[in-house]
Amino acid sequence: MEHGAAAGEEGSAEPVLLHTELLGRNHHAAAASPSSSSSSSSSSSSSQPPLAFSPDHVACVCEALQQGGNLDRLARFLWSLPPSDLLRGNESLMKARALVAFHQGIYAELYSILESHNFDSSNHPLLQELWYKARYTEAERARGKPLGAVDKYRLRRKYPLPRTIWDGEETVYCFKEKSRNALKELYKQNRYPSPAEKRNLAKITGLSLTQVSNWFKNRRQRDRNPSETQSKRQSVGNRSYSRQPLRGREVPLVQSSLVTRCHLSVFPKSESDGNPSTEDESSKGQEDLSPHPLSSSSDGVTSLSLPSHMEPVYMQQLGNTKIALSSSGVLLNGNLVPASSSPVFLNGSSFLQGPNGVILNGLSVGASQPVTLNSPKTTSSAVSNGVSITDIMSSSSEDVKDFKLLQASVPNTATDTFSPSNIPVSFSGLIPSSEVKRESTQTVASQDGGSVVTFTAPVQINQYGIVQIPNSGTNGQLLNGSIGFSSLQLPPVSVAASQDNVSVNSSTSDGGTFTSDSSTVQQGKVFFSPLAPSAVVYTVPNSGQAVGSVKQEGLERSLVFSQLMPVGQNTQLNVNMSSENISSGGLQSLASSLVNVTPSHNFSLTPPTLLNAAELSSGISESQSMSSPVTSTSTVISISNTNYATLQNCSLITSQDLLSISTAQPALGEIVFTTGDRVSHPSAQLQQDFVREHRLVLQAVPDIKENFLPNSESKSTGSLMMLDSKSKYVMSNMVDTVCEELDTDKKELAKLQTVQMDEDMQDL
DNA sequence: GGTCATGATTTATT
DNA sequence: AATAAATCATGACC
Repeated sequence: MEHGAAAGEEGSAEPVLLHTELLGRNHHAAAASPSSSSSSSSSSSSSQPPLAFSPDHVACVCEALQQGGNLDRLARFLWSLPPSDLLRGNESLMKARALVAFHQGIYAELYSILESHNFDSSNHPLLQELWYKARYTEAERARGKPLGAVDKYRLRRKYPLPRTIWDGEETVYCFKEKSRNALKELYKQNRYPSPAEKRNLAKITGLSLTQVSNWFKNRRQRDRNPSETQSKRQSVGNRSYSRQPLRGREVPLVQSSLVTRCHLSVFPKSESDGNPSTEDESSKGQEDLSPHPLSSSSDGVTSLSLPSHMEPVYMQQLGNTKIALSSSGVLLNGNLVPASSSPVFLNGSSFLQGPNGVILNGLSVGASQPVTLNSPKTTSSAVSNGVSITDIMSSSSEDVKDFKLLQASVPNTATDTFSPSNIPVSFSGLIPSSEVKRESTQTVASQDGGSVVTFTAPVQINQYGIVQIPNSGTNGQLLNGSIGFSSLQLPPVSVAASQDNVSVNSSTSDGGTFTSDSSTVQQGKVFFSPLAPSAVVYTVPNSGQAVGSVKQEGLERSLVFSQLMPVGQNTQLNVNMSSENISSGGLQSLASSLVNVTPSHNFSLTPPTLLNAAELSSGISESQSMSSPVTSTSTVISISNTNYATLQNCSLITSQDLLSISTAQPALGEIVFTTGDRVSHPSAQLQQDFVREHRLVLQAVPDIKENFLPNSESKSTGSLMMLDSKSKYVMSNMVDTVCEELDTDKKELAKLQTVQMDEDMQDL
């Protein structure tokens, strides 16, 4: 909805120049020594040219500071920003301002901000909370004593949430009106829905299966003896009050209830609140976010609407490897942070988020500088691996709002890579020389309510390969919930060939096709381009062990990747795919991810695909259903069949090395990207399509530092990943870096600078 | 199926 | 207007 506008602006926004003074004061370090990521804040030059910050960068910093709870610092940072039209409308910035205003007790300003800007739904919970808290606080101050429930209730009535931070969706006891309507609809038809129907309904409504079941139970019971219940109640007080008023559309008060009652929901797994049990059972996460569109009751079941609501959030963890995505805010790197807002985080500390949900990645190069930011907000988000994305991404239409990416790798050649501007991000480097070989054929299929995803793969990748699988765009893909991933195969031959590129397409419906294109430029790379919104890619640095376990999780909506890891020289690739079903209609999205690791060369590709590094032997495993023996050792992949998951709820996987990714909503489109040179793909077309709802792409950055490999640290100081076979670049966790860096705003800014990045890169 | 806990809302009273 | 009490509604749980 509204965000569109904002996003658009940002996309085109150009870097903002900060005042020199500020920079000099705060950011000198950055310019000074590119290479030193760590802490060379000491440098002092005050004479530096203005730094260029893109609104995205600013947004990232804001998010990071917010996340870190450094409101004072955030306030300072905001202060330092030059008034700029470019920043106007920047959601992260607006949110940051609101937070600061709240923090400082400048409520009038807070209200003004909240009322004057349409915030993305992902930020609504947080902002609503601010709104009410501010009202309560004001009242308390005025009165001099704490407010009671009734007082708060009155205030909520008196100061209904502005539409800018409320979707207008009534919520009663945590259930959205739409969900209720959907439940009622089905109830009319069938008071005793089958498990399948319940499940379907759960998907539609974003509620858990348990909730749906409870609802039906309660409903039947209450319908059964209304007299009893009601008479009892009514009789007591003969009052005839009607609650209609509030429930009606007029006042959003209800929302408040949500807030209070469901506040926990913000965090996916939170406990108490609602129903713990529920969580387990069904999907994890829907509760609060429930970004999912529901079909309106009237519509019936099927429709999904997606757009606006989705809130993508991701979390990722590497070292230990957990990744969690949550809609609301969560975090990563091992730490989960309850985020109030919906930003995303990476690595524990830094995260970037765009209003719409974009994320960036931070790469750090060398020591630990975060390297990139992508245009988060820009509408389209593309991911690429080092390739020119532009081609692909052209689609940046507004639709893309929700898409987020995380990226972590930087290519060597990257000089060009960072362009804050419109182009999302690119990673350039693919790895030329690594070889990947894998042979295994496996199939994975999962089925969920009907959707099936199958992945078949005899895959082999040969040298250097990057594999790309283009995939059908969302459009093409599935209907009915079933998705097929056709098999991917890479002919061994091609692989062998060394430099040929192979591209594989997976067509959703039918068997996949596999083609090798000579067209592709790069040497022997293989690309997979499929990916649905929720593709994940990650790499793991590793050392050498084999990994191997696969894990699956049955969660409906989540995908889990279990360990990845490779070891030694082997790289792994994992591909995940998930299909999603959406309500009856069936939407699906795929998610695929790959992972590979190579000791020395790693890549991470964004979204859709992954790549691998050089020699690897990757294993592919599949999850549910079929059993396919897997030959190779270590890869793991899990797929959940069920639908998509909401990010929010996604939970993590406990095991250390697992990653769980839940896909967010179904996406309509898929993402395709190419790597390397423009590769001609069919995908090009797709790209456009892909726009719509892709949501997630994650990339993991390996976190070596803490979790993963001890060695890694030693090897490269802080850096996490290496890209390029040459091992020039290393990526580090963004987050960590970022956060810390933030300490000094200076540093942050500096880091952000593109220039430096480039320099660093080169240096490396 | 029954019951509980909690929150929301309204009414009555101070 | 503030406070207290009564009721209602709803979701969760046993």
